[in-house]
Amino acid sequence: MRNLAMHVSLDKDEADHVQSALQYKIIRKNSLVLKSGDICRSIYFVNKGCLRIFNTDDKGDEHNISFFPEFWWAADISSFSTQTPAFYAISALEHSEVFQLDYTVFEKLLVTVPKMERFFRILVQNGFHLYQLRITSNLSKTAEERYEEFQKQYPGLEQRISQKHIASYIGITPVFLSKVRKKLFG
Amino acid sequence: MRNLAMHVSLDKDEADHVQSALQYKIIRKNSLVLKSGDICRSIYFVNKGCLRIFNTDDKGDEHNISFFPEFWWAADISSFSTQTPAFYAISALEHSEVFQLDYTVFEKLLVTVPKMERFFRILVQNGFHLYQLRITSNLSKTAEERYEEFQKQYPGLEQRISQKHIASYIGITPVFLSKVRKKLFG
DNA sequence: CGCGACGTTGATTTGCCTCAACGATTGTGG
DNA sequence: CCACAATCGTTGAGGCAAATCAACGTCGCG
Repeated sequence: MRNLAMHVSLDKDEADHVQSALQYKIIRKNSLVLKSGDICRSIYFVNKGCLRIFNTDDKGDEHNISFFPEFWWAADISSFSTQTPAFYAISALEHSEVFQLDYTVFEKLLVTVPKMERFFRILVQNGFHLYQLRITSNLSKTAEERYEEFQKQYPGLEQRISQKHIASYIGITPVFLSKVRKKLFG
Repeated sequence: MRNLAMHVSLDKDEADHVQSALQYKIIRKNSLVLKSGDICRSIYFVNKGCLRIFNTDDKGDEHNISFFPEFWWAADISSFSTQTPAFYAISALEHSEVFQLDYTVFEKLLVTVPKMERFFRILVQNGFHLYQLRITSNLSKTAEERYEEFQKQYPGLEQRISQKHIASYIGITPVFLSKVRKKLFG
């Protein structure tokens, strides 16, 4: 899900079209970008900061599904691509700056810049792939292994976001993450 | 992922086109329909029997991601839609009969029967939705709750497939599933 | 018939959670 | 800008869910 262009090489004209479709936005830390149940009307290219996508269970506990630091595209892909209510919510973990692409504008862009079809296909594919990894690692790996996967997947991110969000991502309590970390490095 | 038509109503002519694109196939019990690493070149409408999609971890243990009993479409959607190597494998849990739709034929079908675009969109959307449910239920529910979810999702299937495959699906050992079942009904 | 895979059951172990207490860090209102 | 509150990360004690190991009866299949 990295990179604005994302394996789609655009000529000057196409790049201008895309550029003018994007809206620069500031997202304050902890503010909600997408509320669960609302329709995901935009996708967001993160230029600075970090967003997260998560769901809230019956008990009120939040579970982070992925993080979107710099140069990732953030969205509830399922909701965006079908314009139906989102299962997940999206919020900012840091003060963030994004380029927003609205669905209505995106549809027109698909006509003027057909290469965007490919761009979107890859976005969906990566979303799928990400889910697959989460499912299988939750089914077959220990907390320690999942923590190391997180470090590999998001280099440097552990210095920027709170332990409790990392714990939520790997599916354990912050208390237990603290013990895992202690065991791993002193 | 149910139903051949799947929310797409076709007229006589369109239905004929689709019909002639499908290939009837017998799949023997336990035979591999798709090998992990191969490209998923077809999707399969299950007319009789039951397929499963699963992955094999480093330790050699298999983890079932979903089942495809009658009237479901089976595929590694990610691999099929991008024609890249599959992460998962697909095999038959019972003697099965399917209608096979090859990617090359599918592409042509999209031209002659544009409604198939919608069909495929829904297929992908359902795949996404399924993954989301698995992730969140693995993160926030107990084995007992996940077992009941399985029963609701696949009515009657527990009578047809082995306990170990159900256990693999809900992410526990067959031994523990046996104890959960004992507790639930005598 | 006999072998191997399967499901069950009990005993034991382990991974992770809950609860509670404590400093450290962050956020907030005056 | 400070004072206080709230949240956070750490640590220890204790508990529970699920895994592992092992033994045994059953079933399907060659």
